[in-house]
Amino acid sequence: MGYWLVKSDPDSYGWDELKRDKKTDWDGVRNYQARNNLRLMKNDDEVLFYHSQSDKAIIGITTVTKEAYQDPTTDDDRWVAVELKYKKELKTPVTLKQIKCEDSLSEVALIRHTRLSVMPIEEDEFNKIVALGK
DNA sequence: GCCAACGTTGGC
DNA sequence: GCCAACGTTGGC
Repeated sequence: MGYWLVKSDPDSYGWDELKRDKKTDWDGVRNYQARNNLRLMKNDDEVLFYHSQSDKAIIGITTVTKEAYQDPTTDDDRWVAVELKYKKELKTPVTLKQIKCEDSLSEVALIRHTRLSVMPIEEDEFNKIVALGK
């Protein structure tokens, strides 16, 4: 089982839309490193959903329901999408500030690679964040 | 709104 | 293949 974190700007597609849609194509990624991570996602992997910009908080959990396929928003075969399904909303969002304050979370890519939009996350980091969200 | 970080493009 | 210029992302 893999664990991931994806970022979203709530102004373009946020958690509320995902809740409404139940599942969505995670497409439009145009960064090689992020794309490589998308390709490594497996069905049933758990994916934390982070809001950048105004919120700056991890707001919920999704699961992978379809592994990497051609990004439907382009004909360019370099880019892929995955399908993510709404799983669970955190009771309280875990803010970037909280994450920065946690010693055990000081290595997460969210902090170390600010601009990466799809990143792997360690199992114990994942569990820690979910615990903070209770 | 500003700016740092960093990815991409294009000239050489 | 290097590097300057430029564009974008995202935190503050």
